[in-house]
This record gives sequence, C-alpha cells and structure tokens, in this order.
Amino acid sequence: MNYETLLKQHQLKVTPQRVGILEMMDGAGHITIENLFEQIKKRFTSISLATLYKNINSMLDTSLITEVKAPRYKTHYEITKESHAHFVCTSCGQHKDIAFDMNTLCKNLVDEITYEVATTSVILSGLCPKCKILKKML
Amino acid sequence: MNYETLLKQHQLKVTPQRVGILEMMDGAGHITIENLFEQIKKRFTSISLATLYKNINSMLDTSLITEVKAPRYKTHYEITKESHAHFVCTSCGQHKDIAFDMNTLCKNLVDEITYEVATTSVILSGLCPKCKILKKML
DNA sequence: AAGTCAAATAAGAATAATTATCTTTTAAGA
DNA sequence: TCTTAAAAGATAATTATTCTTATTTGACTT
Repeated sequence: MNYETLLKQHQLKVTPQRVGILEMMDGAGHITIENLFEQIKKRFTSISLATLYKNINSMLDTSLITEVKAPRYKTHYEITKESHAHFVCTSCGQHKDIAFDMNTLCKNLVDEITYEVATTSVILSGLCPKCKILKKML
Repeated sequence: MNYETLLKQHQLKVTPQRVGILEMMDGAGHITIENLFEQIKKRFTSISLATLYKNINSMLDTSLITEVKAPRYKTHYEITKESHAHFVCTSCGQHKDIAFDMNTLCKNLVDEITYEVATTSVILSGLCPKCKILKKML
C-alpha cells in the first residue's frame, strides 16, 4: 500500500511526518499515541507531540485511520481497514482482532435510519481463555 | 428500577453517592463525568471527583454501567441496558441511540471464538439528516 | 444494638492526556 | 519560481484521570 496516495485520496497534504506515522501504524497493526511518539522520534528527532495529535485528528476526521477506545485501556489507532471487532481481556489486557463483517450488519441499520454510516467500532471485553482458567482455579 | 438492588446484584456496596450517581445517570440517559459532577455536587456538596471516578470504574468493572467513547466527543456513561448502537453526527455533534440487537450478532462470534462476551459498544458516525442537507448547500 | 473490618469517601496533590497559541517552515498549485 | 493555506515546532494551558493519606461508613458478626 502506498501512503502518499492514501493521504491524497483523503484530501490531506503529504508530509514526511504523516507518511512516517502511517508506516509505523501499519507496521504495528495498532498503536498508542505514546508508542507512536517514541517510535517516530527516532526518525524525526524534533517532531512535536502536538503535531502527532493534530495529524491523528485530521486523519480521524477523514476516516483514514480509526480510533479504538476500550474502557480502562489506552486509546490506540490503526489504519482503517475491513471492519473487525476488538477484543480486550479484562484480566490480562490482551488485545485481539476478530474478523467481523460490519457491512452486512449495518445494512439493516442504514435502511432503518436515514443516516450515513461513516465509521464503526466494536469492542468486546471479557476473559481470554487463559485468564478464564486462572480465575476458576482461585 | 431500584438502584440498591442493582448495586447489590453487582456485588457493590450501596452508598448514597452511588445511588445518586445512578439516579442522575438514569435520568439523563447518558452523561459525561463533567455534567455528572456538576449535578451530583448539588446533592453531595462535598463529593470528590476522585470518588466519582472510582465509582465509575468499579461500576464499569462489573458492567453495571457502560462507557461510550466516540472519536472527538467526550466520553459518557450510561446504565447498561439492552444493546444499542450510538450515532454521533460528525458535524453538529448530535447524539442518538439506535435500536440494535447485539445478541444475535454476537452469537456467531461466541461460536467462532471461545471468549465470553461481557460488554459491547457500537459507535457509528456520519452526518445527521440536517447537516447532510446543510453540507450540500455549501 | 455494639463491634469489626474491608471498602468507600474526601481533599488535594500528582500525573497523564489533549488542545491552544504563536512563530517558522513547507507542500502544492498558479 | 511565487504565493498561500496548511503543517510543523515549541511551549503553555487546559482537561482528564489517578494516587495518597486520613477519616468515615456499610455490611456482617456476635
């Protein structure tokens, strides 16, 4: 995937910083602001945290990236891809993507309501298999 | 609905503050920490913001309440009820609950993965009808 | 009804997360 | 190239959340 064209498609100026952000985000799958800042400082030594936030926000506005927020866990970001759900284990914090066809799901909604569906996010939480077993042993 | 029994069902101590929080939350449908604090201070003049956060967190842990986080909008909270989706207009910020049967949806997931599903949240964003028309006129 | 104790509260400090302000620099189109 | 609006950088300001410590209280026991 080419990040420059991706940015252009979303009417965003192509800057080295933005391309860098997308590269790191894509490489990691999903990433927190904190980690992203650590990583990106290695390449752009003088990048400002404000720049990071501003870029995150503009890329969110155009849905180029998706924000994943789950209770009690740090917000993280990822390049918008085919819809999927996020699972977070309430015990160990493990995070897992789950294949999930949001389109078929939303079709009904779109019929029912007149709104346009731009972005979606599904977060599931519970106990992962390991923690489930651990908890039973207590 | 009786808030005391609700708290007991979730193994949480019944305190006047908690009952108050639930009453306000239920009355408003959904509410931000900020608003909640404003409201609750009227009744418990000396309540601490930390108390509010701690109670929110313990009620989240037991899924008594649900946290709704959407990009660019303030986190808000509501008493956990039958599953529904949240729609936020990206232009005017309007918020709307949408009937949505998460259970049928999750049944497939639960079969596919071995995890237990504890809480779910679905956030949709886009333009509400009014803003859609306004935007076309520009 | 009184005693016990873990849990909850209050108060405020401390930390983390996010946005705002202002100046300088740069991408993109004429 | 020249121009201009947008982006970057630096840092201050604001907002959000958690931590600490001392005190109080709900729920259970006797």
